Amino acid sequence: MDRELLLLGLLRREDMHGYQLHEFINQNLSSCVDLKKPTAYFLLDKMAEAGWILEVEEQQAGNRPARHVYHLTPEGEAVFQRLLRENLSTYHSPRFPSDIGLAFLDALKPSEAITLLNRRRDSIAAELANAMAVPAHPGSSQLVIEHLVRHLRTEIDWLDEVIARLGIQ
Amino acid sequence: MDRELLLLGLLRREDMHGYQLHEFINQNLSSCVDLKKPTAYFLLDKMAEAGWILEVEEQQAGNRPARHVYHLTPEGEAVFQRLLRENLSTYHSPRFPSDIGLAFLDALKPSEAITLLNRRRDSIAAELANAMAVPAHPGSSQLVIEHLVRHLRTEIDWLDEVIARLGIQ
DNA sequence: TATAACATGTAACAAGTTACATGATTTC
DNA sequence: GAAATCATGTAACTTGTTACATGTTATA
Repeated sequence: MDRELLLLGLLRREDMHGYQLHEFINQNLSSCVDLKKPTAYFLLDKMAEAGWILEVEEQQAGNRPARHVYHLTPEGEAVFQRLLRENLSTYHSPRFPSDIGLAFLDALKPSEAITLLNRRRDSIAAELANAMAVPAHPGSSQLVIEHLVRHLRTEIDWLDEVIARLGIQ
Repeated sequence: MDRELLLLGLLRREDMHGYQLHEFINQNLSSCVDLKKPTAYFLLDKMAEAGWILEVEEQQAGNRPARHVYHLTPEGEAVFQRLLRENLSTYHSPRFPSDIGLAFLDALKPSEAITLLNRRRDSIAAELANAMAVPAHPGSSQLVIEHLVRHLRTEIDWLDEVIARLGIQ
Protein backbone atom coordinates (compact mmCIF):
# COMPACT_ATOMS: atom_id res chain seq x y z
CA MET A 1 0.00 0.00 0.00
CA ASP A 2 3.01 2.29 -0.28
CA ARG A 3 1.96 3.72 -3.60
CA GLU A 4 -1.48 4.44 -2.23
CA LEU A 5 0.10 6.16 0.75
CA LEU A 6 2.15 8.27 -1.63
CA LEU A 7 -0.81 9.36 -3.75
CA LEU A 8 -2.98 10.07 -0.71
CA GLY A 9 -0.18 12.07 0.88
CA LEU A 10 0.26 14.22 -2.20
CA LEU A 11 -3.47 14.78 -2.64
CA ARG A 12 -3.63 15.71 1.02
CA ARG A 13 -1.44 18.71 0.33
CA GLU A 14 -3.24 19.82 -2.76
CA ASP A 15 -5.91 18.73 -5.25
CA MET A 16 -4.30 17.27 -8.36
CA HIS A 17 -5.02 15.31 -11.51
CA GLY A 18 -3.36 12.11 -12.63
CA TYR A 19 -0.92 13.52 -15.10
CA GLN A 20 0.21 16.07 -12.55
CA LEU A 21 0.72 13.45 -9.84
CA HIS A 22 2.70 11.21 -12.13
CA GLU A 23 4.88 14.08 -13.25
CA PHE A 24 5.57 15.25 -9.72
CA ILE A 25 6.57 11.77 -8.58
CA ASN A 26 8.73 11.26 -11.64
CA GLN A 27 10.56 14.54 -11.22
CA ASN A 28 10.97 14.71 -7.46
CA LEU A 29 10.78 11.16 -6.20
CA SER A 30 12.02 9.14 -9.15
CA SER A 31 15.02 8.14 -7.07
CA CYS A 32 12.88 6.21 -4.63
CA VAL A 33 9.58 5.43 -6.35
CA ASP A 34 8.92 4.30 -9.87
CA LEU A 35 5.28 4.76 -10.73
CA LYS A 36 4.25 4.40 -14.36
CA LYS A 37 1.41 6.41 -15.82
CA PRO A 38 -1.03 3.53 -16.35
CA THR A 39 -0.39 2.43 -12.77
CA ALA A 40 -1.08 5.92 -11.45
CA TYR A 41 -4.37 6.18 -13.34
CA PHE A 42 -5.35 2.70 -12.26
CA LEU A 43 -4.69 3.42 -8.59
CA LEU A 44 -6.58 6.71 -8.75
CA ASP A 45 -9.60 4.93 -10.23
CA LYS A 46 -9.40 2.30 -7.54
CA MET A 47 -9.11 4.79 -4.70
CA ALA A 48 -11.96 6.86 -6.11
CA GLU A 49 -14.13 3.75 -6.22
CA ALA A 50 -13.15 2.98 -2.64
CA GLY A 51 -14.24 6.47 -1.63
CA TRP A 52 -10.80 7.58 -0.49
CA ILE A 53 -10.66 10.36 -3.05
CA LEU A 54 -13.27 12.27 -5.00
CA GLU A 55 -13.22 13.78 -8.45
CA VAL A 56 -13.97 17.41 -7.65
CA GLU A 57 -13.83 19.00 -11.08
CA GLU A 58 -13.27 18.42 -14.74
CA GLN A 59 -10.98 21.11 -15.98
CA GLN A 60 -11.33 21.54 -19.70
CA ALA A 61 -8.57 23.46 -21.48
CA GLY A 62 -9.56 23.95 -25.07
CA ASN A 63 -10.39 20.66 -26.74
CA ARG A 64 -7.95 18.57 -24.71
CA PRO A 65 -9.06 15.57 -22.71
CA ALA A 66 -10.53 16.85 -19.46
CA ARG A 67 -8.36 16.77 -16.34
CA HIS A 68 -9.82 14.68 -13.55
CA VAL A 69 -8.90 16.62 -10.44
CA TYR A 70 -9.06 14.60 -7.22
CA HIS A 71 -9.59 15.67 -3.64
CA LEU A 72 -8.98 13.68 -0.47
CA THR A 73 -12.16 12.58 1.37
CA PRO A 74 -12.38 12.16 5.17
CA GLU A 75 -12.18 8.39 4.58
CA GLY A 76 -9.04 8.95 2.52
CA GLU A 77 -7.55 11.04 5.31
CA ALA A 78 -8.25 8.22 7.78
CA VAL A 79 -6.62 5.67 5.47
CA PHE A 80 -3.64 8.00 5.04
CA GLN A 81 -3.21 8.28 8.80
CA ARG A 82 -3.36 4.51 9.18
CA LEU A 83 -0.99 3.75 6.30
CA LEU A 84 1.47 6.39 7.44
CA ARG A 85 1.72 4.90 10.93
CA GLU A 86 2.02 1.41 9.50
CA ASN A 87 4.80 2.51 7.17
CA LEU A 88 6.77 4.46 9.75
CA SER A 89 6.70 1.78 12.41
CA THR A 90 8.08 -1.06 10.30
CA TYR A 91 11.01 -1.80 8.07
CA HIS A 92 11.63 -4.41 5.42
CA SER A 93 15.12 -4.38 4.05
CA PRO A 94 15.16 -4.33 0.27
CA ARG A 95 16.60 -7.17 -1.78
CA PHE A 96 19.98 -6.55 -3.32
CA PRO A 97 20.13 -8.40 -6.63
CA SER A 98 23.64 -7.08 -7.07
CA ASP A 99 24.74 -9.23 -4.16
CA ILE A 100 24.19 -12.39 -6.16
CA GLY A 101 27.19 -11.53 -8.30
CA LEU A 102 29.29 -10.97 -5.20
CA ALA A 103 28.47 -14.47 -4.03
CA PHE A 104 30.24 -15.86 -7.09
CA LEU A 105 33.11 -13.41 -7.14
CA ASP A 106 35.59 -16.25 -6.66
CA ALA A 107 34.69 -17.57 -10.11
CA LEU A 108 36.78 -14.78 -11.62
CA LYS A 109 40.43 -13.98 -11.28
CA PRO A 110 40.89 -11.00 -8.93
CA SER A 111 42.19 -8.66 -11.62
CA GLU A 112 39.06 -9.03 -13.73
CA ALA A 113 36.80 -8.83 -10.68
CA ILE A 114 38.43 -5.53 -9.78
CA THR A 115 37.86 -4.14 -13.27
CA LEU A 116 34.18 -5.07 -13.20
CA LEU A 117 33.61 -3.77 -9.69
CA ASN A 118 35.25 -0.49 -10.59
CA ARG A 119 32.73 -0.19 -13.39
CA ARG A 120 29.99 -0.81 -10.83
CA ARG A 121 31.53 1.85 -8.64
CA ASP A 122 31.25 4.38 -11.47
CA SER A 123 27.63 3.41 -11.90
CA ILE A 124 26.91 4.11 -8.23
CA ALA A 125 28.85 7.36 -8.32
CA ALA A 126 26.74 8.50 -11.26
CA GLU A 127 23.54 7.73 -9.36
CA LEU A 128 24.91 9.60 -6.38
CA ALA A 129 25.74 12.67 -8.45
CA ASN A 130 22.24 12.44 -9.85
CA ALA A 131 20.65 12.28 -6.41
CA MET A 132 22.66 15.23 -5.17
CA ALA A 133 21.61 17.29 -8.16
CA VAL A 134 17.91 17.03 -7.26
CA PRO A 135 16.80 20.52 -6.17
CA ALA A 136 16.08 20.83 -2.44
CA HIS A 137 12.45 20.50 -1.44
CA PRO A 138 10.79 22.05 1.57
CA GLY A 139 9.60 19.84 4.41
CA SER A 140 10.28 16.24 5.15
CA SER A 141 10.27 15.01 1.55
CA GLN A 142 13.86 16.19 1.60
CA LEU A 143 14.57 13.21 3.86
CA VAL A 144 14.01 10.87 0.93
CA ILE A 145 16.91 12.39 -1.00
CA GLU A 146 19.13 12.52 2.06
CA HIS A 147 18.50 8.86 2.69
CA LEU A 148 19.34 7.86 -0.85
CA VAL A 149 22.57 9.88 -0.74
CA ARG A 150 23.59 8.22 2.48
CA HIS A 151 22.75 4.78 1.11
CA LEU A 152 24.77 5.30 -2.07
CA ARG A 153 27.75 6.59 -0.08
CA THR A 154 27.66 3.42 2.02
CA GLU A 155 27.53 1.33 -1.13
CA ILE A 156 30.61 3.03 -2.50
CA ASP A 157 32.51 2.60 0.78
CA TRP A 158 31.56 -1.05 0.86
CA LEU A 159 32.61 -1.63 -2.72
CA ASP A 160 35.93 0.10 -2.11
CA GLU A 161 36.57 -2.29 0.73
CA VAL A 162 35.72 -5.34 -1.39
CA ILE A 163 37.96 -4.08 -4.18
CA ALA A 164 40.78 -3.41 -1.73
CA ARG A 165 40.54 -6.94 -0.36
CA LEU A 166 40.76 -8.35 -3.87
CA GLY A 167 43.86 -6.29 -4.52
CA ILE A 168 45.64 -7.71 -1.50
CA GLN A 169 45.17 -11.34 -2.47
CA MET B 1 18.26 -12.63 -14.83
CA ASP B 2 19.58 -12.49 -11.28
CA ARG B 3 17.70 -15.57 -10.17
CA GLU B 4 19.01 -17.47 -13.17
CA LEU B 5 22.54 -16.35 -12.28
CA LEU B 6 22.02 -17.60 -8.76
CA LEU B 7 20.78 -21.03 -9.80
CA LEU B 8 23.50 -21.44 -12.43
CA GLY B 9 26.13 -20.40 -9.91
CA LEU B 10 24.99 -22.95 -7.39
CA LEU B 11 24.73 -25.73 -9.96
CA ARG B 12 28.21 -24.80 -11.11
CA ARG B 13 29.57 -25.80 -7.74
CA GLU B 14 27.65 -29.02 -7.46
CA ASP B 15 24.84 -30.98 -9.10
CA MET B 16 21.59 -30.46 -7.21
CA HIS B 17 17.86 -31.00 -7.44
CA GLY B 18 15.15 -28.37 -7.09
CA TYR B 19 14.19 -28.99 -3.50
CA GLN B 20 17.82 -28.86 -2.47
CA LEU B 21 18.47 -25.59 -4.32
CA HIS B 22 15.43 -23.95 -2.81
CA GLU B 23 16.37 -25.09 0.65
CA PHE B 24 19.93 -23.86 0.33
CA ILE B 25 18.83 -20.44 -0.87
CA ASN B 26 16.22 -20.20 1.84
CA GLN B 27 18.64 -21.10 4.60
CA ASN B 28 21.76 -19.29 3.51
CA LEU B 29 20.64 -16.46 1.28
CA SER B 30 17.13 -15.71 2.57
CA SER B 31 18.41 -12.33 3.69
CA CYS B 32 19.10 -11.22 0.14
CA VAL B 33 17.04 -13.41 -2.17
CA ASP B 34 13.50 -14.63 -1.81
CA LEU B 35 12.86 -17.49 -4.20
CA LYS B 36 9.68 -19.49 -3.73
CA LYS B 37 9.51 -23.17 -4.52
CA PRO B 38 7.23 -22.94 -7.55
CA THR B 39 9.46 -20.22 -8.97
CA ALA B 40 12.55 -22.35 -8.50
CA TYR B 41 10.98 -25.34 -10.25
CA PHE B 42 9.71 -23.11 -13.04
CA LEU B 43 13.11 -21.56 -13.65
CA LEU B 44 14.83 -24.96 -13.63
CA ASP B 45 12.38 -26.23 -16.26
CA LYS B 46 12.98 -23.14 -18.35
CA MET B 47 16.75 -23.37 -18.11
CA ALA B 48 16.69 -27.08 -18.93
CA GLU B 49 14.61 -26.31 -22.01
CA ALA B 50 17.08 -23.62 -23.00
CA GLY B 51 19.89 -26.14 -22.71
CA TRP B 52 21.70 -24.34 -19.90
CA ILE B 53 21.30 -27.25 -17.53
CA LEU B 54 20.73 -30.94 -18.00
CA GLU B 55 18.86 -33.47 -15.92
CA VAL B 56 21.62 -35.98 -15.21
CA GLU B 57 19.85 -38.50 -13.04
CA GLU B 58 16.60 -39.44 -11.42
CA GLN B 59 17.35 -40.44 -7.88
CA GLN B 60 14.60 -42.61 -6.55
CA ALA B 61 14.48 -43.08 -2.80
CA GLY B 62 11.81 -45.62 -1.97
CA ASN B 63 8.46 -44.63 -3.44
CA ARG B 64 9.01 -40.91 -3.18
CA PRO B 65 8.77 -38.60 -6.17
CA ALA B 66 12.05 -38.88 -8.06
CA ARG B 67 14.64 -36.15 -7.55
CA HIS B 68 15.52 -34.34 -10.75
CA VAL B 69 19.23 -33.70 -10.38
CA TYR B 70 20.60 -30.99 -12.69
CA HIS B 71 24.07 -30.41 -14.05
CA LEU B 72 25.46 -27.31 -15.73
CA THR B 73 26.08 -27.64 -19.48
CA PRO B 74 28.84 -25.78 -21.37
CA GLU B 75 26.13 -23.42 -22.65
CA GLY B 76 25.03 -22.87 -19.05
CA GLU B 77 28.60 -22.10 -18.04
CA ALA B 78 28.86 -19.53 -20.84
CA VAL B 79 25.58 -17.90 -19.75
CA PHE B 80 26.81 -17.88 -16.16
CA GLN B 81 30.02 -16.12 -17.18
CA ARG B 82 28.07 -13.52 -19.13
CA LEU B 83 25.46 -12.90 -16.44
CA LEU B 84 28.11 -12.68 -13.72
CA ARG B 85 30.03 -9.97 -15.59
CA GLU B 86 26.82 -8.11 -16.33
CA ASN B 87 25.79 -8.25 -12.68
CA LEU B 88 29.14 -7.20 -11.26
CA SER B 89 29.68 -4.27 -13.57
CA THR B 90 26.38 -2.52 -12.90
CA TYR B 91 24.34 -1.27 -10.00
CA HIS B 92 20.69 -0.38 -9.62
CA SER B 93 19.84 1.08 -6.27
CA PRO B 94 16.85 -0.64 -4.71
CA ARG B 95 13.59 1.18 -4.03
CA PHE B 96 12.95 2.11 -0.43
CA PRO B 97 9.20 1.96 0.16
CA SER B 98 9.85 2.98 3.75
CA ASP B 99 10.98 6.36 2.50
CA ILE B 100 7.46 7.26 1.44
CA GLY B 101 6.45 7.49 5.07
CA LEU B 102 9.40 9.77 5.77
CA ALA B 103 8.21 12.14 3.08
CA PHE B 104 5.05 12.75 5.09
CA LEU B 105 6.64 12.80 8.51
CA ASP B 106 5.49 16.39 9.02
CA ALA B 107 1.89 15.18 9.08
CA LEU B 108 2.45 13.88 12.62
CA LYS B 109 3.44 15.68 15.76
CA PRO B 110 7.12 15.00 16.54
CA SER B 111 6.44 13.01 19.69
CA GLU B 112 4.33 10.45 17.85
CA ALA B 113 6.74 10.35 14.93
CA ILE B 114 9.54 9.52 17.37
CA THR B 115 7.54 6.69 18.91
CA LEU B 116 6.81 5.15 15.51
CA LEU B 117 10.37 5.52 14.24
CA ASN B 118 11.70 3.90 17.39
CA ARG B 119 9.48 0.94 16.61
CA ARG B 120 10.98 0.88 13.13
CA ARG B 121 14.42 1.01 14.69
CA ASP B 122 13.63 -2.10 16.72
CA SER B 123 12.48 -3.81 13.56
CA ILE B 124 15.79 -3.07 11.83
CA ALA B 125 17.79 -4.11 14.89
CA ALA B 126 15.97 -7.46 14.88
CA GLU B 127 16.84 -8.00 11.22
CA LEU B 128 20.43 -7.08 11.97
CA ALA B 129 20.65 -9.57 14.84
CA ASN B 130 19.18 -12.14 12.48
CA ALA B 131 21.75 -11.43 9.78
CA MET B 132 24.62 -11.63 12.21
CA ALA B 133 23.37 -14.99 13.49
CA VAL B 134 23.72 -16.61 10.05
CA PRO B 135 26.59 -19.10 10.28
CA ALA B 136 29.72 -18.09 8.37
CA HIS B 137 30.13 -19.60 4.92
CA PRO B 138 33.33 -20.25 3.08
CA GLY B 139 34.20 -18.21 0.02
CA SER B 140 32.69 -15.08 -1.34
CA SER B 141 29.08 -15.85 -0.47
CA GLN B 142 30.07 -14.47 2.92
CA LEU B 143 30.14 -11.06 1.24
CA VAL B 144 26.38 -11.15 0.91
CA ILE B 145 25.91 -11.31 4.67
CA GLU B 146 28.58 -8.70 5.31
CA HIS B 147 26.87 -6.34 2.91
CA LEU B 148 23.49 -6.78 4.54
CA VAL B 149 24.98 -6.14 7.98
CA ARG B 150 26.63 -2.98 6.79
CA HIS B 151 23.43 -1.81 5.12
CA LEU B 152 21.32 -2.37 8.21
CA ARG B 153 23.87 -0.56 10.39
CA THR B 154 23.66 2.43 8.07
CA GLU B 155 19.88 2.34 8.27
CA ILE B 156 19.99 2.43 12.06
CA ASP B 157 22.47 5.30 12.08
CA TRP B 158 20.33 7.24 9.65
CA LEU B 159 17.16 6.63 11.64
CA ASP B 160 18.89 7.73 14.84
CA GLU B 161 19.78 10.97 13.15
CA VAL B 162 16.23 11.55 11.94
CA ILE B 163 14.88 10.78 15.41
CA ALA B 164 17.41 13.12 17.01
CA ARG B 165 16.39 15.93 14.67
CA LEU B 166 12.74 15.43 15.60
CA GLY B 167 13.64 15.62 19.28
CA ILE B 168 15.33 18.99 18.87
CA GLN B 169 12.36 20.68 17.27
C1' DT C 1 6.12 21.18 -40.09
C1' DA C 2 7.84 17.92 -37.13
C1' DT C 3 8.49 17.02 -32.38
C1' DA C 4 7.57 17.30 -27.65
C1' DA C 5 4.36 17.91 -24.02
C1' DC C 6 -0.44 17.52 -22.48
C1' DA C 7 -4.12 14.23 -20.92
C1' DT C 8 -6.40 10.09 -20.68
C1' DG C 9 -6.93 5.39 -20.96
C1' DT C 10 -7.12 0.01 -22.80
C1' DA C 11 -5.27 -4.55 -23.63
C1' DA C 12 -1.86 -7.82 -23.77
C1' DC C 13 1.90 -9.51 -21.39
C1' DA C 14 5.42 -10.69 -17.71
C1' DA C 15 6.94 -12.16 -13.33
C1' DG C 16 6.23 -14.04 -9.33
C1' DT C 17 3.12 -15.48 -5.32
C1' DT C 18 -0.47 -18.17 -3.01
C1' DA C 19 -3.19 -21.87 -2.56
C1' DC C 20 -3.90 -26.30 -3.78
C1' DA C 21 -2.87 -31.32 -4.93
C1' DT C 22 -0.36 -35.62 -4.20
C1' DG C 23 1.72 -38.99 -1.64
C1' DA C 24 5.96 -41.12 0.82
C1' DT C 25 8.98 -41.09 4.83
C1' DT C 26 10.81 -39.67 9.14
C1' DT C 27 10.33 -37.96 13.79
C1' DC C 28 7.94 -37.04 18.13
C1' DG D 1 -0.82 -41.85 15.15
C1' DA D 2 -0.02 -36.92 14.28
C1' DA D 3 3.04 -33.66 12.51
C1' DA D 4 6.98 -32.28 10.02
C1' DT D 5 9.89 -33.07 6.15
C1' DC D 6 10.76 -34.75 1.53
C1' DA D 7 9.75 -33.97 -3.46
C1' DT D 8 7.29 -32.50 -7.18
C1' DG D 9 4.21 -29.76 -9.55
C1' DT D 10 -0.47 -27.07 -11.37
C1' DA D 11 -3.73 -23.23 -11.56
C1' DA D 12 -5.49 -19.08 -10.24
C1' DC D 13 -4.37 -14.66 -8.84
C1' DT D 14 -1.82 -10.24 -8.05
C1' DT D 15 0.86 -6.59 -9.37
C1' DG D 16 2.81 -3.87 -12.44
C1' DT D 17 4.87 -2.97 -17.21
C1' DT D 18 4.84 -2.26 -22.24
C1' DA D 19 2.78 -1.23 -26.22
C1' DC D 20 -0.93 0.77 -28.28
C1' DA D 21 -4.75 4.20 -29.22
C1' DT D 22 -6.46 8.97 -29.41
C1' DG D 23 -6.34 13.66 -30.18
C1' DT D 24 -4.79 18.67 -28.72
C1' DT D 25 -1.64 22.34 -28.10
C1' DA D 26 2.83 24.46 -27.62
C1' DT D 27 7.61 24.68 -29.28
C1' DA D 28 11.73 24.33 -32.32
